[in-house]
Amino acid sequence: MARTAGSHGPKTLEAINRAGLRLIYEHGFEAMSLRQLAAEVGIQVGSLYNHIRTKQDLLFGLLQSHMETLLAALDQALAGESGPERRLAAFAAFHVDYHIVRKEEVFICYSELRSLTPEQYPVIVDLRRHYERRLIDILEDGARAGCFAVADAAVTAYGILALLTGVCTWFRPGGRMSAADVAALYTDMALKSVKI
Amino acid sequence: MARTAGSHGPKTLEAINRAGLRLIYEHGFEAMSLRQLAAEVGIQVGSLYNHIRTKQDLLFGLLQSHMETLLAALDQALAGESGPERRLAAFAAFHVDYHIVRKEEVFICYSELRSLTPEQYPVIVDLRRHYERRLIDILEDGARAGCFAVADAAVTAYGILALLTGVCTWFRPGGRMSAADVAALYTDMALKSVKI
Amino acid sequence: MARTAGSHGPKTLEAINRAGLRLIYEHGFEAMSLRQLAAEVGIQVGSLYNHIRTKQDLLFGLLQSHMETLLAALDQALAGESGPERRLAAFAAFHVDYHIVRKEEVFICYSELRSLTPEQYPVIVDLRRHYERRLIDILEDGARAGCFAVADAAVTAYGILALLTGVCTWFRPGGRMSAADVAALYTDMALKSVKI
Amino acid sequence: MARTAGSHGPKTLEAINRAGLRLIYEHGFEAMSLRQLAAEVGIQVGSLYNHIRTKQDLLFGLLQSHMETLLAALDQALAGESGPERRLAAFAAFHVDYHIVRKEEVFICYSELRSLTPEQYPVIVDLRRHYERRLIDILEDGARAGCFAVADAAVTAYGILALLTGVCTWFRPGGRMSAADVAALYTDMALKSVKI
DNA sequence: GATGAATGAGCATTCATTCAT
DNA sequence: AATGAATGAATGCTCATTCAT
Repeated sequence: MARTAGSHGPKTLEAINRAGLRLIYEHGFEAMSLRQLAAEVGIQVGSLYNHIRTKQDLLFGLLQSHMETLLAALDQALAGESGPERRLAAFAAFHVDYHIVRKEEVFICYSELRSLTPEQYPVIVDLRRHYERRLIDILEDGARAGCFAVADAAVTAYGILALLTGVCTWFRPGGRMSAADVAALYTDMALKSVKI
Repeated sequence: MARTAGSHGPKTLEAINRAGLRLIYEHGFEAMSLRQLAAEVGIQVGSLYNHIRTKQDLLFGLLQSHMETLLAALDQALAGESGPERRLAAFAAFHVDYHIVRKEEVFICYSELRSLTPEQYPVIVDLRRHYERRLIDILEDGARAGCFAVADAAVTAYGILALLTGVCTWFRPGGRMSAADVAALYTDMALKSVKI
Repeated sequence: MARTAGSHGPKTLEAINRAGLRLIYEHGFEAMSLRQLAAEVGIQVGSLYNHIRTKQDLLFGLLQSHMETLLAALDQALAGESGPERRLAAFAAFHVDYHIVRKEEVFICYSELRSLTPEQYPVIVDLRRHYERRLIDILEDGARAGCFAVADAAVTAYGILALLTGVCTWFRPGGRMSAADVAALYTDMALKSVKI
Repeated sequence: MARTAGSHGPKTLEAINRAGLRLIYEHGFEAMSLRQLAAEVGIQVGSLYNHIRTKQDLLFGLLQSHMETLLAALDQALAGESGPERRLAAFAAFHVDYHIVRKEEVFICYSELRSLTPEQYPVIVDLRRHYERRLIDILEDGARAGCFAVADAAVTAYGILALLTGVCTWFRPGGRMSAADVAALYTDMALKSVKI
């Protein structure tokens, strides 16, 4: 009796990715079992292997596609903005917003780096470096233009990124502040932190 | 042939804690096996159970003793300081410094919260809240005194904590900046981020 | 995209048999997977079942058709020969030659008997007995005619068969001796082994 | 509840080896499952791993210790014999006898060579070559002494070995001939096969 | 005749934990 | 306090086979 209702083809892969993301976020990659995943998707364990090559590859695919989507979204967000201050504000607002909306992806992309193989690891870290580079560039431009006080652009960027990223560990929708409020507050803090 | 070198008495527990910390930091709690741990310590797996009750308890003990040490150290660091600005600076400098020196403990205390049982979890989270509370108090004092611009003391505190904590994911001794340099830079950024 | 090159019609079955033979010879029946086989043939696993009923049947078919071909070839080789000595020599030369040329079939026919079902097993073993019978008859004729010294025709036949069959485990074309050299040497040894 | 009655320490390893040998002989290495093996021994599957490193290593250990025992036994059997004819007769009688008594070890040592890893394979094959070398030496000595007709000592040796080894595929105790009868018959055939 | 996705059983191996010695 | 052997459950993965398309 092959083929259960409602689970054919690429929809299954989508479902696997969605459920995989949630389970890794919730329990961690090591702690998530393919049995859990299969149950969530509504198929047998063995059937997973019609869609993924290994558990390891599932993780890598998730991280890679997250990083690529993130980078593309950032570039779009920065597209219209010019001037270091406006660009920094746009970066901060975008980052907070994205990290609230996609907190699962963002979280596992930080926490599961160590679960990658030696081959996969540098690929993701490199994509991350591209992302960080955008912020470092903004800070360096601002420093040259004399509008930011930046002792070390990279270290400052890591600080700002950490400040903005923290949001995905504590923010819960429906709390005291809206996502927009938080974005505004943190954008303000980020800007002030590099003020002359 | 009982008793291999280096494994007698209370020293063994110490060795277990030290090795456990390192292994959890490196591979994550779920991914670390007691077999690895025993091998690292130089005893057989079964012997671990003369020193710990369960794997779970090992984790809890590590996190709990870390949080208690951290809190005590913070109180000592803030002891002589008065005035919101000086207290905030002292907090920031202490936090960065501690998070560089004890990065393993700090890291697993963030990343392995989810591996705790429902009974253990609130104990650690509560200790953490005490730590955060110190910073929130400083910010609220500063806001009341009119020297800090703080829209929401808790959210601002989370931001500053994230900014300062980030250090333990990227700092490597021997890099471009010394620990003291980084502490100074991040203290400055933290102070400016709440400037009026 | 149905139908990849090289996989239409009855040619596919041929390709399956050829690849199956090679894979069983190389890895053993149990160790060969239908996935490997399908990949070798250039079709999907499911498609195999348009040509074979089960993996088990593939093995049986291979062994059965091998044994039938072998028997027919033997009868042809013995056709013109008369007299125990000439018939024994003809048998030995044929056996060595065939076992060099078709060593895969021969090998799996010995080694995979145990992978047959209780229904299939006696069919193949019976065909084998027919083959052995030819040699036993020659030996008994020779004994009766007083030209062979044979204590027990069956046991002697098993010995000669083993001697001649061994060739398929070590013979490599291009070695010190040609196939014809080996056939001559072993024929000679077989004849001498039953000399009065 | 650790430790079931009757299964402690090195006795368990012995039991594993004994049962492993039987199961590999019966079903082949690939087809034997560690579940079967554990059941046979009367322990849980996981407990096997207190005694063997992997399934693969079990096979290797069996083959290696068989070959070493075989070699030692051969040397002992040849110890007192001198002269090519007497030595060949001693070799043949020993070989047949050993291959009847230890047919399981002998059989799997032939049939499971292909299940060895690339590292294990040459170790066993090398031991085998040492064994074959003993026979080749005898034949070469005999040829030099003018008492054997040997066109190619190695190829002749392979033939004789095959002739003698065959016994382990068909001999059943209690049949028409005793082990001693078969040994005598095959020793005679082997000697005659190289007669001048 | 071929495909791709499914099934369910099975595999070798690892794990935390227990306990007689 | 340490060992070594046991347990039983779990893990990631593979397999022969089925079948709607």
